[in-house]
Amino acid sequence: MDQLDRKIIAELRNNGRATYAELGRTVGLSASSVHERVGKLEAAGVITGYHAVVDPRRVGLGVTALVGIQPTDTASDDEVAVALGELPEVESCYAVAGDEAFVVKVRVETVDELERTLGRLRRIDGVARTHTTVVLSTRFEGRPNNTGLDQG
Amino acid sequence: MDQLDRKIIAELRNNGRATYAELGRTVGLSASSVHERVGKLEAAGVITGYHAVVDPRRVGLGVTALVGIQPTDTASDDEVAVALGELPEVESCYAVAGDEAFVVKVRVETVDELERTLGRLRRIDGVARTHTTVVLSTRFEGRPNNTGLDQG
DNA sequence: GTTGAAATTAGGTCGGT
DNA sequence: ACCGACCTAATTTCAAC
Repeated sequence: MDQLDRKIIAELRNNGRATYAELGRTVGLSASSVHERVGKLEAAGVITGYHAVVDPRRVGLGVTALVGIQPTDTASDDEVAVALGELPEVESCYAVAGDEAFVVKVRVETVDELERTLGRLRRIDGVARTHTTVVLSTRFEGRPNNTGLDQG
Repeated sequence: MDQLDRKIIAELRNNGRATYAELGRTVGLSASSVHERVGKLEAAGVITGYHAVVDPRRVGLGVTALVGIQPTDTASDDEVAVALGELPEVESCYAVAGDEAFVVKVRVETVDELERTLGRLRRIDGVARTHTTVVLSTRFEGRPNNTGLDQG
């Protein structure tokens, strides 16, 4: 991982569909060198994937909530995490320090659906309580700004 | 936005570098038709971008925290949000219901840097208190699973 | 690791349906 | 809206350095 790799990664974080030729022009390498470097970064697990980002509201997912999950005394964190992963409305899942075992990000169409989703969360074995924070607006999300990649 | 568009979007969320020919094969259209549809989805703001996803730990960002931001009585939410956006270590920012005005996701290299970042957050005009939840592990994140796109 | 050349494939435009 | 045909440009492989 040298500076050229970092530049390539930064560029691909900004534009995941940049061509190798384009990347080569911005970093000062041939397309085939970039191709080889990107392949190695993917193989090494540095680049884990490429994804189109969609405006959630325009695909009918206007309601976002952050839900803290308090576990029961006997809960297995791993089993709870797997169960959380089985709900498609749970987009992200973080195991956290504090009295909650997890914080999950939930995206649904309506508050009605949020209510149903919270019911499903509470019915998971090992879940004692949930604490829900409704998102009113997403100011920004997933910015590619502090990777240590941009500044050099 | 018909079912074909939804299929294309679902595919691009899974693989942001899928070629138009590949997309055409999976949805049953020609590459040129897919090209036209994707162009319209981008122009309509449904698809907002394409990004490579990087394993944060492999680029020296091993510490993640969720930070609730309590505002002062006189705070302007918009100004606080702008100030939060100026810190590169703040990756996402949500305005939320409840006694906190915002929840932000912070990513830094070390807990030392987390401490410094929290100091910077508290020094923002309009920020009264912060409440930090340290992420112990990310079980999954940003899954493209509940877009209403996948189930057809 | 890097390159340039060669073969293959994709992108992008457009006329026709 | 979709397709096929077309030309341009990119990907991908590879021998050579």
